[in-house]
Amino acid sequence: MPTHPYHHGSLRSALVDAGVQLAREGGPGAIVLREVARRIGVSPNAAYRHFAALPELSDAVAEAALAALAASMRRELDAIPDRDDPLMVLLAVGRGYVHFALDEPGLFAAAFSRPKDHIDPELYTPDGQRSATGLLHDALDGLAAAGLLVPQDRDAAITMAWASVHGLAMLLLGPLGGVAPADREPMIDAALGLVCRGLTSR
Amino acid sequence: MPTHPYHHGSLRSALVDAGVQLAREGGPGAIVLREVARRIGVSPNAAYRHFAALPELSDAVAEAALAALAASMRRELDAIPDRDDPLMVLLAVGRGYVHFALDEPGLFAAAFSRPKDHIDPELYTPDGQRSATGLLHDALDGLAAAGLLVPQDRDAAITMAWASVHGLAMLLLGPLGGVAPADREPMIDAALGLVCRGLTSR
DNA sequence: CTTATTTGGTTCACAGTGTCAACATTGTTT
DNA sequence: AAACAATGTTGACACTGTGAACCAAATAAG
Repeated sequence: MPTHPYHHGSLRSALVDAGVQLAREGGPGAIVLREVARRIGVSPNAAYRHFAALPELSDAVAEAALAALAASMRRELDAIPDRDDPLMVLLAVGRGYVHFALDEPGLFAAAFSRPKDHIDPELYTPDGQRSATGLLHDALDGLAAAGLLVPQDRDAAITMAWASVHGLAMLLLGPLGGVAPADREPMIDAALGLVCRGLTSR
Repeated sequence: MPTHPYHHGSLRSALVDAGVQLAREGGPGAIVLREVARRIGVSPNAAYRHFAALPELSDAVAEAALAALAASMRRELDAIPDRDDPLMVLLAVGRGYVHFALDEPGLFAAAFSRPKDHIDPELYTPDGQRSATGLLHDALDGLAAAGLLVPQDRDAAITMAWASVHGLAMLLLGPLGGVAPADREPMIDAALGLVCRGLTSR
């Protein structure tokens, strides 16, 4: 009897899983087709029955990474005491974003490594959960509903909040990667605090 | 007589120049050693007399890209009417940053593609000019000098301003890449306006 | 002015990659 | 049972980064 059947059964998801694992270990550049196949114990070209080429696998990995990012944000949301305080919610969303980037730098990089040409980002992950973008929208709508954000600033605020948090994550992983982990948390809170102040002032 | 002498004379800078060109055309991933050598008309391994390996060349290209970024910011600074208005200066610095990213996406990506472990980023480019970081510091110091920013917020403000602008650039090149160019300029101004408001409020 | 030595460029070779074409095996439909 | 489609495999090719050995030219030592 063969160790495993000729047909894997769910090769596609196995490929994505292995790709995710590689991305975790070494970023988007580490996701290499032959290694993925090797880890699953399948021939190099088997992947071509499920993905037209490597970039397509990378896209799938990026999608999974984005879902993981959203999960991290949701986790941070669940940890705050008062879910009705819109400022706390916004801060939690931001922390979840940055923390995911710091905890899973490879996945985070993979999530944004592929050029995507959708005009507007998805509000839901493929599994039906609220996406990172969706959670951010919700947080800012909460702010607006509480009268802390003038509605006409909503769109600019979304862009700005996203940009701030995304940039902060990038900087902490890149040029600011040298700051001691102990100094990081206060830095994150201070930066996010400034964002909130900016969004909610007049 | 040979078409070109055995010794190139300034191969190192030629390699970097070719690398920069490749990065402009296809981002950091497009800078490939053999192609660089091919374009200069030199053997593939010639580069190894000037760089220990490919990543080292990439670092040199990134350095050049950062200098180009600073130049773009300086250019935008030169275009504003009143250089003594600290808010205008800050906005110009931000616009220079984002505009460079949009005009030279490949170079911009290359500039930040290499993991650098300096604790604090350089304030000057190798050619003695003020670097992007330096220009940002100057802008925020001007804000503080004008009493528009409380000094104790300076460090967080630097982080925040940099993160916002960097994130905005990344988003416009990535998930928000689909917005029409006509809508982009107002978007940039609105976002940067929010940052300024946030930094200068309270 | 020779002669040694260092610097810079070349050639050959190798392992590893993405991808294509042709083939083999299995599950599904008729 | 036979045709068919879906899925995995094999072999091959062009391309990459990099090491080792070699060679040409500039420079230093005698």
